[in-house]
Order: sequence, then structure tokens, then C-alpha cells
Amino acid sequence: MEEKHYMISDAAKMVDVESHVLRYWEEELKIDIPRNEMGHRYYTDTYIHLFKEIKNLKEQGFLLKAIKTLMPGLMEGKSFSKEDSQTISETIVEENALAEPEKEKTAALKEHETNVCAEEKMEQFRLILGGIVSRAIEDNNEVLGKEVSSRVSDSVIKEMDYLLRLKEEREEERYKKFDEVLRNYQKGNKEAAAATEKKKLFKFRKKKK
DNA sequence: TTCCAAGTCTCTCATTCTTT
DNA sequence: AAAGAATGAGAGACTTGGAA
Repeated sequence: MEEKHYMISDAAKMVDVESHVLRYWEEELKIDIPRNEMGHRYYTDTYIHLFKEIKNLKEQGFLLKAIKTLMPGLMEGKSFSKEDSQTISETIVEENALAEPEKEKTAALKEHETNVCAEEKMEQFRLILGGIVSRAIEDNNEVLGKEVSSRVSDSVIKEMDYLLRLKEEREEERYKKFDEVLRNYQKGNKEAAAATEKKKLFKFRKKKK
């Protein structure tokens, strides 16, 4: 059966974005959209699905930069089924540490705990700082107040810098993990297909004999 | 304040479709 | 067939929000 072709306006409606957004994503993510004899883009169901995946990732807070790094994975799996999409979504959910309680402790959950720990640490830090500043004000010692404030500022900046660096490192790690999961999943599919094919061939040969 | 990412808007031109 | 509307392309300026 021939694959259906959609114009950009139809595709935009299906993906639920404006047509210029599709053009923008195409350019930014280096997606090679086929053209008809008029030079107009046409989108197949595969591309519609791909753009839906991209939109899905965008909604989960992924930047185009991050999505771009996942493009090889997304492109390899051109015929994503509903289950695939589910798998991807689940992976993202896990990676975002939204795992349900009954699920075993995943790396994402551990990561979440680290985040919580960092937040608690930050909260404690804030309380301590609050105490220091309050005391300084109570003492009404302007000089001391200034000194404390400057020390506190330095500490806050250092602490925030450290936490931000940690966060960035974790995010990068998360993107890598997600990409790896995608690749493994697709590899698994390919291997399963190859095994089925091999089995069929074996049966056929056996029958022939 | 400046820079950057991610859109968003506007303009012009080309092609196709519809109406008269 | 001609005119006008609709649709699409491409380019560049503009906006917005966040980070440095």
C-alpha cells in the first residue's frame, strides 16, 4: 500500500503546531523532509509521528539541543508504534524521577533522591544563613552585618554554583542514558526480527528437505 | 547589560485552485 | 482564459525569557 502524503498545513494540524514551527524544527534538527515535484514539503505518517515525538519531548522540557542529540535514535526508529512511543515516554518519566512507588529503585529514582538531598541541604543552609543574618541585625552592628553579609553572599554563590554544576552534569548524564535506552531498544527489535527471519529460513529449508 | 535559544511575524514571490 | 484567493517557500527582523 502507498504511504499517504500530507502537506505542511495538514501535518501542522496533526502535530498541533504552526506550520512555521515544523519548518523551524526541520531546520534546527536537520530533518530531511522530502519534496514533491513542486518543491513543496510532504510528510508521511512516519514524519508526523516523528514530529509528534519531538513535540512530546519538548513538552517534557527537553530543549531542541537535547532533542537534536536524540535524533539519530528517533530517526532510526522511523516506524514508531504506539508501544514505542509509550516506551520512550516511560523512559523519560523514569529519567525525570517520576517513578511509581511499586517500581524497583531505578537509577532515575536514585537521582531524584540526590536532588531531594540537595534541596534539603539547601534548605538547611538557608536556615543557618537566616539565623546568622538575624543575629547580625539584632546586634545592630553595622560593620559586623556587612562582613557577615559579604561572607554569606560568597557562600551562597559558591553553593549555588556547585549545585548548578551538579544539576548540569546530571542532565547531561540523563540525556546520554535516554539515548542509550533508545538504541538498546531498537537494537533489541532488530535482533528479534533477525531471529524470526532465521527461524523462518530454517523451517523452510527443513520443509524442502 | 549582553548574549543566546527558541520561536514568531512579516514580506515577497511562485504555484495551484476556484470562480466568473 | 483571466482574475483573485489560497497555500507554500524562503529570508530576515523582531520578541521573549533565561543565563552569564
